[in-house]
Amino acid sequence: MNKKDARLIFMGTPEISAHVFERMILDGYNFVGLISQPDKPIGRKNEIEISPTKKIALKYGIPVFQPIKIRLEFEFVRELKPDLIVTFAYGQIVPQGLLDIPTLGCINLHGSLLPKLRGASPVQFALINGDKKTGVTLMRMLKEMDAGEMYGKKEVQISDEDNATTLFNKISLVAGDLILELLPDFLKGKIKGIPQNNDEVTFASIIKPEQEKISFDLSSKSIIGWIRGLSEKPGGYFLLNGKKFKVYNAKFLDDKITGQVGEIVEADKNGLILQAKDGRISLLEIQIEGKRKMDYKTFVNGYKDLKGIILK
RNA sequence: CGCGGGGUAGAGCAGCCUGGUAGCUCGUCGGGCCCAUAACCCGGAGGUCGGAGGUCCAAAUCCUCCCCCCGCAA
Repeated sequence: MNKKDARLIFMGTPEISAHVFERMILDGYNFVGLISQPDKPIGRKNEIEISPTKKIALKYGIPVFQPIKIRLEFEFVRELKPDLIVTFAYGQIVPQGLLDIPTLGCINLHGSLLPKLRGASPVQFALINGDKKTGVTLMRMLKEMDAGEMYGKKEVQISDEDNATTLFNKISLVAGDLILELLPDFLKGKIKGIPQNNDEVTFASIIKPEQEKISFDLSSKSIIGWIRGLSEKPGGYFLLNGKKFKVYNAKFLDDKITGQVGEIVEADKNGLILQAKDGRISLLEIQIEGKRKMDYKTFVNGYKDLKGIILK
């Protein structure tokens, strides 16, 4: 099948997904529909947020479908007579009944080098784990999450400066490269899937809100991993005098112990230093509940008597 | 009407409860010290205290309404 003949459906929701979607459209693929998460009221004013992929679909006149629960509501897909569904960061588990509809099945772009980091938060966990590289994998969708045979991968290097936001952007970019590279041959049946090695499987489960509070039981390296993995959204935090104290960026300073675990041991122009159980962490960009995000110097300038405070 | 914090000099904050000539730190500008400096010392500029009404002899401060920012919840 040639790319212009194939009837495709895209499934995806956030910004990173929208970029890939638009690149495929511009590359000449024929989309007969987009399925994204419903538009939800968001923020303090309950304004309706239109999903980024939906904006793209509207821009190119592609029909949009936003089932509340795809598990219960997918029969409409049959009428679209899709040959293939391409998924990237949709946000719901796709039921077997839907996987069976397209003549060529469903394929997924997953933000890790499978079989590593199967699950909902692969990008975040690459950072949390302190990995030096990660990537994106194009794979067949099965009922078992992220377990299908693989058609190709691309690696992404993780720099010390990366956080979840920047890493998502990198992954979005190579995800677009990968799908555009492989899809023509895939449609012609020229690509053979490779099964995943079950011995190498690891998981990256969804991050729950309570996990955003970072524990001092963790090593300093691990704390920094969580900070990076949760930044910019939603932001990992400690408690400072009972208030959320989000840390968006931090670096390992040294392995000295100069105070209690959780204590702010230095707070001046030279650094905002936090004691972890096995070393000290230099906090660089922070935000206290109710205030704006700011760099440590600015924060230290206005917030007096920080030194000696124990974070929880 | 979802809950809560906040809007005071370019930046971050104090002052508000208990009205009475607007303050701290950083930055900035000028000068000094120094081999030198992001360090130190001296001096200066810079604010309709988010906006509109009201109370009062007098409002950043008390009352009412509005705008904006942020955290949470959904």
